Amino acid sequence: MLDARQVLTDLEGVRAALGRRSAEAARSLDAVAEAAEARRRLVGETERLQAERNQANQEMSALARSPDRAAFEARREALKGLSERVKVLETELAELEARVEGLLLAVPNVPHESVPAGHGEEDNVVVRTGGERPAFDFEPAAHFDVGVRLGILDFERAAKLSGARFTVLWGLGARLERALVSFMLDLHVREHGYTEVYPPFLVRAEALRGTGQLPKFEADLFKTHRHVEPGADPESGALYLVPTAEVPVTNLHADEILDGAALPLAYAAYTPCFRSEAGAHGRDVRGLIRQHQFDKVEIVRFVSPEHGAAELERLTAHAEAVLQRLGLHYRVSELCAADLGGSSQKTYDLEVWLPSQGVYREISSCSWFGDYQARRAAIRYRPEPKAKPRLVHTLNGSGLAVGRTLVAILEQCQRADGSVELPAALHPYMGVERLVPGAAGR
RNA sequence: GGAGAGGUGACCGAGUGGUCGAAGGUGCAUGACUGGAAAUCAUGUGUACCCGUAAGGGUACCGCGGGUUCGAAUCCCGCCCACUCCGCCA
Repeated sequence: MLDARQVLTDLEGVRAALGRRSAEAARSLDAVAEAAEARRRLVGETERLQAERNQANQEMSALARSPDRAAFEARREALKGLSERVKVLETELAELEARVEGLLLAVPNVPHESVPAGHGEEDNVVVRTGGERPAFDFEPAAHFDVGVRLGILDFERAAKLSGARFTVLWGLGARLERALVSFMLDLHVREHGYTEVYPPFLVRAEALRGTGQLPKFEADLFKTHRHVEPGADPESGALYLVPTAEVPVTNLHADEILDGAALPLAYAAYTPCFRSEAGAHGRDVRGLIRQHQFDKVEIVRFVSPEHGAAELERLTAHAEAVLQRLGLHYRVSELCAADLGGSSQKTYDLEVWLPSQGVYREISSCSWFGDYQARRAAIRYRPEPKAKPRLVHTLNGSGLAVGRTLVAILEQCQRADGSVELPAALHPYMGVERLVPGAAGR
């Protein structure tokens, strides 16, 4: 969420910055500014009357103790009107404040000044590449063909159970999924200094509002409900399945004032992620790329504002290290202003090479949110004892999306005979070095 | 599912319808004491918003929302949340 006061004091500046994202985003500011200005005026008026009432009540307190009942009664009658007016203004003000908040919640973050301009995905800037692009003396197969032939991926039985966009993993495939999770967590926890967290997978709407998924992206979420007696509110107790560990982990510190000396805080969490992928009909229908349920290890950092930029580089390097240890070919691209996620002010995507398609696909998104999430979730820190609380900066990145990592391994490490040579880093977790057709699925 | 007791400041914890932003304590900060520290003593320590260049002034906030009242942390109603015991359950 943007700072309402900044919108008022620097409307043109904020509008211009948001305009780099989209014209629509820039336009969304107008209603905010109008409502915020109206609110400011009403606050002044309301507070003046409240002060008047408070002073009158002080006098009433004295009158109540004096023997002059007539004076007390008369004054009391006179004050009824004042109280009524205060109440009316307070009601109006509350409505206006809710309106400002509601409008502001829908405004995306301002792109950082260092973010390249652009109109869409095609304007993202490739920053660097990593690993070697594997060479094949045969036509590399798609991961779903590799996986089905190995007997480790089963889309048909998953569809029987749950419909499209779900997968059953068998045998060494299931073990590989688990191995990847352990490998990634171990790397971040033992070598990168992250604290491992295991959060709830179901969260309240407030948590999703804190990180920015709500109110705008409800359609992308799976929402649960509890059994309620007829007539009871069906919304009562409703919870959402987490679309990413970012939500529960970032909101761990919602409504808290952190000790400045404790920053930066760094958390790594494995969770499954659930996304309804509304609006993605027909895209990536085959294979593991786009699923309703997938595993991800997420890394999250809470930092002081002055370190935000450097922290994004650090976090990105931590995510990148996973690809490097696995020996996978990838590239890092910086998203242009138009392609940025709504809450982010600067993002690097890690994209892994998929030889069957000859393209790079997103496998991690590392974002610096500035104080956008911190303001929504009220995550602050005290720089020094006694100092005024300030909003932290939050960052997070996939480290990595496990399903897509498995895809990349099946594709980049495949051999002509249909087997897959596993990265050395996974051997201790797997107990085997290769996935062989006819043996892997059992 | 049954029964019960609660939600107050960074934290713990008192609170009679008016002088309560709220006792007391912890923690923290500054000063005194000390060779230094501990202990002790003194003083100071909430958040947000509005006006103001500033100094400063004002308003709101005792889970949330409504009601009663000239006036609500305190009374009434609804909701939300978390806790205890029993039962059930991995």
